[in-house]
Amino acid sequence: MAVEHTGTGDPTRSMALLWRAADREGRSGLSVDRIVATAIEIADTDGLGALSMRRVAERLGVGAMSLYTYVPGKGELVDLMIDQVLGEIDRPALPGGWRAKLEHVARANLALYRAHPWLLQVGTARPPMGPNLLAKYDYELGALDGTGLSDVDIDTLLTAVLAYVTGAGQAAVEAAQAPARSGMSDDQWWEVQGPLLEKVFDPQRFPLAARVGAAAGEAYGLGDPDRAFDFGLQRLLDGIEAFIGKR
Amino acid sequence: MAVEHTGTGDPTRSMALLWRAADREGRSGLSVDRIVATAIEIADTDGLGALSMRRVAERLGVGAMSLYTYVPGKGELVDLMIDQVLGEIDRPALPGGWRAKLEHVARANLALYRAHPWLLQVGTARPPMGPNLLAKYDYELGALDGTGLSDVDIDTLLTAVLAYVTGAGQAAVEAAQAPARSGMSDDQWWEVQGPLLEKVFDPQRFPLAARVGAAAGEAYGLGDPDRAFDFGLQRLLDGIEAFIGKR
DNA sequence: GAGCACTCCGTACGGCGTACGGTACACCGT
DNA sequence: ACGGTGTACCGTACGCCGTACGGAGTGCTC
Repeated sequence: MAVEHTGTGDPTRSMALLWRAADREGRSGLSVDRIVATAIEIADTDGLGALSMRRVAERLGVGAMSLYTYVPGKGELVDLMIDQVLGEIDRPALPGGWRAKLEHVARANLALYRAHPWLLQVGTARPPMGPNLLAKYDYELGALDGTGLSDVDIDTLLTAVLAYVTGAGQAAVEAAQAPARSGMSDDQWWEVQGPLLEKVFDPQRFPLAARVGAAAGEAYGLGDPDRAFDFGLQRLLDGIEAFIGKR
Repeated sequence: MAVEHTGTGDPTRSMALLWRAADREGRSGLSVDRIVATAIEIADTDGLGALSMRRVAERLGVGAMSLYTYVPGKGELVDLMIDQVLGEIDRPALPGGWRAKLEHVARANLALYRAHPWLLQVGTARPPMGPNLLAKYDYELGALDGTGLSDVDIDTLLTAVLAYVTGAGQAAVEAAQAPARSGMSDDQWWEVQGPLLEKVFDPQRFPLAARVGAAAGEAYGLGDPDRAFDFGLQRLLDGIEAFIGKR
């Protein structure tokens, strides 16, 4: 099964599940909601790789196959997990201008990736069209509404910001997870990697890598991803500002 | 095993493999290079999910366990695949200014993701420090060298561009793959999804999503990711230009 | 010719998603 | 009270996965 991608099952059934048409409880207390919540817990703490039907069932005190009464398969379960956590995203009514709003959107999405890193591993093409996805889209469009931009420009600019957040968020989340996952701090990693690299790396051949790498390494270890996230975001917002100004 | 993340094995052994210290051929013609090349073929055509040791071995006409003579495990194999394809990236000496160069870097990385979509599924924290990774880093830094920026700024700006490319590339690649993966064109998908959505979606509650979604959908189906990629990239480069101008 | 190092791989273990078919419970009409 | 029926639950099994282990075959060195 390709957990990484979405939309494998019967679309009508998926839609009914996403919008929770008829989510009754079985006699052992099982329900779509409970299954989804448990699966999210597992993926949050141990990663998407550790998510298995047997593991979810075990945590619910139920046989693995019982889950299939509520959910067609693992792919659909992941779809449900996605829409569920999209509902958690912070959506306050903001007073400021488009820039402050867009900045909030970027940070809220980063926070979401931090809370649910497995989101970065699931495909976003043909997304599960659940209520929370739509609510999120509607809210985020609001950041650029009223700027005089065309609807298409609004959509494209939002897409650009979210693309940046996805890429930079991936780097930030992975960097944050690396020590726990490997049992090794960044410093420890460099202590091992550095000497090995010195034996094979020729600074003459890659002078820029040597010079800049050293400077960057000195400035912030392997790279402080939070500062990098903000810095890049500001550049992108500057560019968007220039674009809006030109209209 | 967590294929999605890297750096699990013995670092000394990994380094020796990456830099191909002593890549001899066995009596059945097996070698690290051949194993890596075969694994890349499989991942390119059928995705990382279809990559298995048995499958690689089968294609090489060899028992699965024979691979372990050359490669410590699947994790290390993926590391080798990464460094290998990073070597393919287009690295011409470019005449223009920093902007043209950075634009080339972005496009070359996008092309790389297109050719090897599985790259988007592997972690980038603690990357495999192979010769091609270093060459790529050195080359890409060259785009911003000579602009008068500090080394740290050069590194951070490059990181920002690459983050954008990763995020936008993910969207572009997934959008391109979706029809083949699902056997359904974007239009067909909407034909199924649209009516289902209409039954549950309330335009009153999400007026922006309704309005902009419709406009965006009309303008370019589910979204032309190539145009979106370029558009966002130009905004980011505009922002970087403003930053460089201020120095 | 003996010994040895190294390549190759058959088997097996514990995991996975899920198809299939059976069991047992809850509720219905009578 | 009772039989009938739908559905919740789940034991088992199949074909995958990564890889530990130990054995077999090959070719080189003395």
